[in-house]
Amino acid sequence: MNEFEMLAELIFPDITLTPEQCEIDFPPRDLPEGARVTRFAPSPTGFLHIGGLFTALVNKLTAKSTGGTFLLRIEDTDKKREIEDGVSEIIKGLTDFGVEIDEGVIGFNKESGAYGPYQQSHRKTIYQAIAKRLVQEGSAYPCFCSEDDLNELRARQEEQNVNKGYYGEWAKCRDLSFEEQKRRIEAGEPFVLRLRARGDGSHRITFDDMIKGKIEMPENNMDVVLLKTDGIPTYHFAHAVDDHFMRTTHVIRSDEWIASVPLHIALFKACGFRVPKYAHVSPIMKEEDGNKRKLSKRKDPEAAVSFFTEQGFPKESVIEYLLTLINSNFEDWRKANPRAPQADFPFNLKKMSPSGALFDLVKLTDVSKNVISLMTADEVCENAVRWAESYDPELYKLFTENREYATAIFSIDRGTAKPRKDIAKWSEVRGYVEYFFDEIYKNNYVLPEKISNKDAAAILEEYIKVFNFEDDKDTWFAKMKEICPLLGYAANVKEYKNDPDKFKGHIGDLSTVVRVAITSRVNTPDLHSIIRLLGEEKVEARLNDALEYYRNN
RNA sequence: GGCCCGGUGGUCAAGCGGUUAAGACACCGCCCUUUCACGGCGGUAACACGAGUUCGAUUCUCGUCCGGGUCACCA
Repeated sequence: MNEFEMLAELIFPDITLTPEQCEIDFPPRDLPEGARVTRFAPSPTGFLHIGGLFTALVNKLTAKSTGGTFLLRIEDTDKKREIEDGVSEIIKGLTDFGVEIDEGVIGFNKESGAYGPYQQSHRKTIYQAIAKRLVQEGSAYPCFCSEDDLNELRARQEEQNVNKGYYGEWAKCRDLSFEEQKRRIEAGEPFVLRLRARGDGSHRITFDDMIKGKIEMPENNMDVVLLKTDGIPTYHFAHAVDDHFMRTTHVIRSDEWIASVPLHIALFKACGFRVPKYAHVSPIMKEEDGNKRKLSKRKDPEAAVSFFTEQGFPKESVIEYLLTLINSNFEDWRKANPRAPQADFPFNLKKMSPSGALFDLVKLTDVSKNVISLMTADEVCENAVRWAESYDPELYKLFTENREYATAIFSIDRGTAKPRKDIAKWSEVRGYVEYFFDEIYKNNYVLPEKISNKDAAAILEEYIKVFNFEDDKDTWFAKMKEICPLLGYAANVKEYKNDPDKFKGHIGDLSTVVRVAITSRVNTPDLHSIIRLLGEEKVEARLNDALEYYRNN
């Protein structure tokens, strides 16, 4: 046994697992040529971030479009930052938006797949097996520097204006004698395990990022920490061993990791692993005071995916919007295939933008209106009910007790070639259906400025005279036209436009008055359908109430 | 500060040596229309700046500026 081997035994006396055994336990995957294995690897430190969903989606799409597999790994190596329901938050966030995983953590202490454990806190021996080998080979060494030592080191580097970090001459523990290492370990001194970096900071390496393109950077020369004092790996080390033994082919992660790629490449090489392909996605930003910044969990409610479920954006809408950011040709594809399932979109990693997009709630709203406009009345109703169940109990009660009526409401003007786009999110449904339910209806007889209350009263008087609930749509509307001349209004818009001075207004103004009288809104779907649905009694009551209001105000 | 990434209308973005510099959202106008919508048509609006390379640069190179990231026993 040489000194490195003795050191390894000293540090890891109980580790019998070997890298060779790991290779056998986690063999290369039997997948078709070109299939990509991707992973989403969040830490359970809080709710799922919209940027996390975005990254997860890209991973999922990459795997799916190549017939590969998409796995979920939990990076819980920092118990200080971990929150209690972290794992379930992530899983819930993912499933709420239909980003299903093929393999990995599927619940609290539950996982599926042959490459686990998928939770880093359960993989300690695997990390240590590799770490032990690194020590045996002289590629890793124990470092006894305390936090104070490190702070002091940093201060001196700051002073001398040199690159900060534990490297080269600054790496005090790098060349400790075996005797000293032995003595201090046996004395129970705490230590971390560091990489003995072979790289030279003045050499440059290049790698190909699948999104950003060719990137050139200085070679890694930092003796980074591999194992913390408690024997738990740092992100970097865990990344190398996990992604190797999980047989990840494509590491697709957030932008902020780019700077550590040289280190990661060095790590893979030190371990004798094949380096995976990298793709770094730009984070979703937000505009503030003219500057872009990352969406912040603290400041921006829309940073959490739960914001969208609370607001009642359908999951398809959120994904659809994310897809517009993911691939620039998505909108073209959608235009050509308006009703195709999102899963049919031919995703291409190369079509991702290298720059970060600002999150655009207005665009999401538009996308969502389109998505909802294509749903059937049943689907709309079902979704609205499910949303209301959690966020609007009163509405939930109304809908479940009057399910058919509710569906009929959503049927108005739906399923046509040019469906309306009134609803962008389920929280808007209440406002949309309010006037159908006396229980929640509040009248509000505000008219456009050009129509006075006096005019409205006159219109309503005439309208009530001719109103007959049984009229079909054509008859109903013909009557509406008939009363126009009586009141000085044009029966059609063209007539009015030809000679505006001849009229007080046109049929549209009449419709508006009747619409407001019945629904308290200037914007509703087809009025005749609404009248039929409301029923004779309700309509007449509302007409009379409104008339009385206009007479008295 | 070192290293890295990015910078086309307000936003998302095509284009990647020669284009009237696409398209979508938003905004405005018109048309259609029985209102409300939907839809259609049109409009306002952009290559960060400065050098170079070139017959010619939004496209290539360099510099500047701006924005972002990273320099932890956090991921």
